[in-house]
Amino acid sequence: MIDLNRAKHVQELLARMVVLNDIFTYPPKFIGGLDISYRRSLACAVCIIMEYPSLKLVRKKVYIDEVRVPYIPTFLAFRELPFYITLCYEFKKRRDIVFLVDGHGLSHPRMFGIASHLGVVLDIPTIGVAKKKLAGTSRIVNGVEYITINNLAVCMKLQHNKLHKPLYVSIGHGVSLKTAVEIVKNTLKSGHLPEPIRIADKISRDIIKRRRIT
DNA sequence: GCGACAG
DNA sequence: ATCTTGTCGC
Repeated sequence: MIDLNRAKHVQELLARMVVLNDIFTYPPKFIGGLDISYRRSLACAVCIIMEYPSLKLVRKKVYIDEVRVPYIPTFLAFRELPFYITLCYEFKKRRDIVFLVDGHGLSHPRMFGIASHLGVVLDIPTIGVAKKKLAGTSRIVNGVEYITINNLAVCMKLQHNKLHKPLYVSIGHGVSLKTAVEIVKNTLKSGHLPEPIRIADKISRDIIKRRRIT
């Protein structure tokens, strides 16, 4: 079991290294998507890379391993980050790929959700894409709902279709909220999730489903 | 003390 | 997130 006080300290320390503006030139050449599916104690993580904005699939990476850490709200990164780092280490310091991470970025109690954590550790641009709110104050400006923390707009609630549930797009690392929303909007097709994450999710659950039970 | 709580 | 069947609706 992890030491939550130490984990908190790690988050608070690394949160100071988050960059709130674009560290790349828009538009990026590629857009990445990360997601994980589970079965018992086994986890299957998938990284998808697509051209932007054509969304043509150019890479697909899979990593399967035993999960070692339980899920504890606000500490998701300590459970899933090892998988994402394994998949994305080869992209360390690259500025032509922006990664969409399944979870929050700065819209986190200590302003350091998994998207920010991955971005800071590998020094790559990241955006948080979550299905539920986690932290912050809702403020509606011109009919748009923002999530603010310490009076800073860190997240925007996106209502794609009336049919689908809303998405919470947040700053991860090295991407402004404005650019993050622009990118996510350009990756939304018919589905609920942005294409890179939707495909990563589809592949990971398909793999974990047909995996032989040990 | 109470409620909230990504995946 | 996962477990878990059929079923109602765009």
